[in-house]
Amino acid sequence: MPRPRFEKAEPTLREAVLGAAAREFAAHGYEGASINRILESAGLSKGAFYYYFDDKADLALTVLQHATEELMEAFTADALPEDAASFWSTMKALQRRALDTLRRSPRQTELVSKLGQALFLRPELAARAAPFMADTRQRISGLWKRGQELGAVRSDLPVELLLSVMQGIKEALARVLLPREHSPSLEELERMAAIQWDFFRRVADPTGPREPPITGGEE
Amino acid sequence: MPRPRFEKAEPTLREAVLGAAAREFAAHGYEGASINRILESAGLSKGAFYYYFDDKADLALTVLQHATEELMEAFTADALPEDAASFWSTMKALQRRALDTLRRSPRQTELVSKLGQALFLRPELAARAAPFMADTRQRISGLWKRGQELGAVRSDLPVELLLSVMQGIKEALARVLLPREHSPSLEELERMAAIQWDFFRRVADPTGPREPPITGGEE
DNA sequence: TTGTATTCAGACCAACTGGTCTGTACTCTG
DNA sequence: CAGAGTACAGACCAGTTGGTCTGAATACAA
Repeated sequence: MPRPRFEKAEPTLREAVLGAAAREFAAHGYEGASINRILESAGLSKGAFYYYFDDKADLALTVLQHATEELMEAFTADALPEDAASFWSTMKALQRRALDTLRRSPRQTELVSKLGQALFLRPELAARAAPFMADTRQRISGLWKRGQELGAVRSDLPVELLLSVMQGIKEALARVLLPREHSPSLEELERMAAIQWDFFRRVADPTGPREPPITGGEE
Repeated sequence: MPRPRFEKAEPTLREAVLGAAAREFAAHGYEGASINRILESAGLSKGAFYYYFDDKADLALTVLQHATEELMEAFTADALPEDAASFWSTMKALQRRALDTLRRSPRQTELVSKLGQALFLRPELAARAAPFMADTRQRISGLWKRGQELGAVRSDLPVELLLSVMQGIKEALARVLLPREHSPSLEELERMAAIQWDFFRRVADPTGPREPPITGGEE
C-alpha cells in the first residue's frame, strides 16, 4: 500500500524512515507510536512524510510489508516435501535460512509479529494488509498441511491453531532469550533456534505426550 | 499502589472504574488507552479520578493487581506435591480452578498478560508493579521447580523460560479459540483448557520428542 | 452554628497528536 | 526562458492527551 514514490526514493532515506519507524512501532506499539518522533529520528519533514505516505497506517503497513518480505525470502521456491522424513528436514532447512535473515536483522521477527497482531485487530487495517499478507500465510500453512498429510504433524488440531501456538512460542522465546539492548550474538541466536526447534517438534508431534488425543472435551 | 481511598470507595464505583479501565486497556494497550474515554464510560469526573489515583500508571497497576488477585485465588494454600504423579494431578486441579475463575471473568487472563507485559517493558512501571507481583510469580515458579525436582518436568531449561513459553501458548490459544465479541461458552472454555493441557504436557515433558536434549548449540 | 475534612465536578492547561496546506527550491521539458 | 512537475520544509490546524486547580456540596466534629 505504500506510495510508489517511496519505493523509488533514495535508499538511504528509505532505510532511515523504515528503520526509525520499525524501532518506534516496536517500542510503543501501533497506537503508541508517534509519527513526529519517527520524523525527528529519521530526519524527515512532515511535508516529505505525507508526500510519501497516505497516513500513519500506510507507514505501518509499509514497515510490516518490508519486514515480512525480508523474512519470507527464506520461503521462496521450495517444493512440497514428499514424505514425513523430508518434511522435517525441509523445515529444518527453512529454519536455518530464517535464522540467517534473522541474524542480519535481529528485531525484525518480533516487530512483524507484534505489529502484525496490532494491525489485524483493527478491521480497516486488516483489510489493507490482507493483499500482501495472504500469500505469505498460505505458503506457510500449505507447508504444514502437507506435513499433516504425510503424518509428520498431528492432525487433531487445525494448522492455523498450530501456527498461532508456534508464533506464541517464538515470541516468548524472543522475549526471554534475546538481549534487550545490544543485538544478539550468533551463539544466542543458535541457542534460541535450537530451543525453538525442540518446542516445535514437541508441539507438532503426531504421537504426542502420554495422554489420549484431544477430541473436544476430555474430563 | 492504589490510593487507600479507592479501596474503601463504593463497590459499584470501583467496579465501574476497574471494568471500564480493563476494557480500555485490553482494547488499546497501555499507551493507546485514554483516561478520558475511561472516565466517560465509567461516568467519573476528572476530579474524582485524580482524587483516587496518582496517574495513569497507577490506574493500570491497580487494574493489573485486581485482575491478578482474582486469578491467583486459585493458587492459594496448596501444599507442594510429593511425587511426580501428584505433581501433574495438582496442576490439573489448579487448571480446573483457574478455568472456573476464567469462566466468571473471561477476558481477565488476556488482559493480565497483555497489560503485565506492557508494564514490565517500562522500567519505572516494572519497579512499581514488582511488589505485588513478586509473590505471585514465586508461587507459580516454585511449583514448577518442584515439578523439576520430582522429575515430572524437564530440567534442561530454566522454569522461567518454560513459564514464558506456556504464557505464550495461553495467549495464542485465547486469541484463536475465544470468540471476540460475546463471552465464551463453557464448551469453548473447556475445549481450550483441554488443548492447553495437552500443549503444556508436551512442552514440559521430561522425555521430550524423538530428539536429543538441548545442550546449547546442537547442529 | 461554625470550622474542618472529605468527595467530588469540571474549567483549564501546556504538550502533543495525526494531518493539511502553502511556499519554495530544484529539475526536467519544450 | 517559460512552465510544469517533483520533492520537499515547516507553519499551522483542530482535536486529544495526561494532569492541575479552583470551588462547591456534603459530612462530621466541636
